[in-house]
Amino acid sequence: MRASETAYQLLRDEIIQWKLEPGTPLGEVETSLRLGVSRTPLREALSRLIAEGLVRTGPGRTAVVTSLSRGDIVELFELREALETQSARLAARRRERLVFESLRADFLAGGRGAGGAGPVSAEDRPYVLADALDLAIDEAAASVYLRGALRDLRGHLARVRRSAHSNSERLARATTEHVLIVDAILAQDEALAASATSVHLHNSLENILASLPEDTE
Amino acid sequence: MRASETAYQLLRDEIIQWKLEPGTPLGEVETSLRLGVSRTPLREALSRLIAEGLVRTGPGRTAVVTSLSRGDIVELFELREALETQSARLAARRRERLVFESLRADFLAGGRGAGGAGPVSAEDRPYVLADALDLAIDEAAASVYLRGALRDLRGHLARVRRSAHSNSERLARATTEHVLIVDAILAQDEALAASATSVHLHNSLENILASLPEDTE
DNA sequence: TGGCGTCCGATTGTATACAAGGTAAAGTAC
DNA sequence: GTACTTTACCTTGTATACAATCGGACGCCA
Repeated sequence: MRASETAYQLLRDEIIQWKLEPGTPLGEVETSLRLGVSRTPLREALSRLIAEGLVRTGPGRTAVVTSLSRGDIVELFELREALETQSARLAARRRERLVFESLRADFLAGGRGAGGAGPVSAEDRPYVLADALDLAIDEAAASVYLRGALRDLRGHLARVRRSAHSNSERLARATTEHVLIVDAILAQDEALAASATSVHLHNSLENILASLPEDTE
Repeated sequence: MRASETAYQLLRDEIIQWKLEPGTPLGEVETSLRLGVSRTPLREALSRLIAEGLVRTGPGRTAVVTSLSRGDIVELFELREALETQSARLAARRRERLVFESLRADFLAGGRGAGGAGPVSAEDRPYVLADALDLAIDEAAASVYLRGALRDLRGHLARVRRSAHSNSERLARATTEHVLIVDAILAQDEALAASATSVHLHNSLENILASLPEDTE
């Protein structure tokens, strides 16, 4: 694999998994030594991360890991609502019956049967299923531009998930909401698919904000 | 100015103004010589353009200017609808009375008074005004993530504009639609702002597709 | 004592040299 | 004649050396 790609993947994972906390400076020499690549491919990796929004250029041209305050999360969900309601609308328009019927069965079965490859811990199962739905809707969107915007969004959302955890009550309600979205897509009801997605995202955001520590980060 | 920034601006302008047609290969050595920068900053410029979607990596790791077929334009407008309806919604929620009242007056005056800095040709005036509205809505969106996605989108749309021209009838109708959007924002009617934007984009897309040459590019 | 200027250090920005990979063309064998 | 293999060139990928710019600290002068 190319060194620039390696550096990109490593840094991206470290940022998403909070091994690199917001505000961490990413000096080129230091980081390139740490990752075992030279400065040139590292700079390419940093460029991609900056374009993606996970890294920003701080004072003095230094690269630092972007922060993720409550306000950021709210704004992130404003973008998410825009993209996912549209995706859901398009998914309903171009319904792929098999995919979504399979998903619906998985949700109702509580996650058993989803992600057949490898065992999934009971704790992660709801997330795996939710990711599967996100992925199916992304695919159904079919627009390369929409998908590109969604791809970047997913990285930020993975970071949010690491900083906020759901309780079991929320997970149960989320499943209900997910099933409604899938049903709307299967019924080719664009308006309902969009509305159901919007509702789901509002509830999800509310839960996240409530579970967040008080300090504004 | 930094060489990488120079190269980025030059290439971006050339692509948007169709001086570099879709499919044009951008060999690193050739392009760096042509622009008068070395390969390293050029690669950084290409990275940014690839992230933005104006350049893609073709077979054999070569960078080529992305195509812009009818299908691409349709997909682009699917993203645009997602982003701009949401922006309009947020603009209505956070209404900035002065900005939009000023815009409304400009639209009704047919563009006189807009873009006070420098003379604007009569041909470009409608576009300048439409851009001013886009900008105001982008600003009002206030979400950095939404704005980031919109920023990339604008580059692609500028390319589309170069390949399709509006007739005077369409321009008149577009102005009516713009005024409706502004009015909805001023009335803080989120739903109407979103719907009016959606209608406007559908009409705009239809006009563009109709004015496009038959061949699928 | 406070403010300003200069110098030193470190960091990023750029250029170039070298390595590796891939593609195309040419030649040979079937 | 066609298909496959091999070779050579061209392209991109990486590393390192050098230049320039920014920040900070120290010292001097008011």
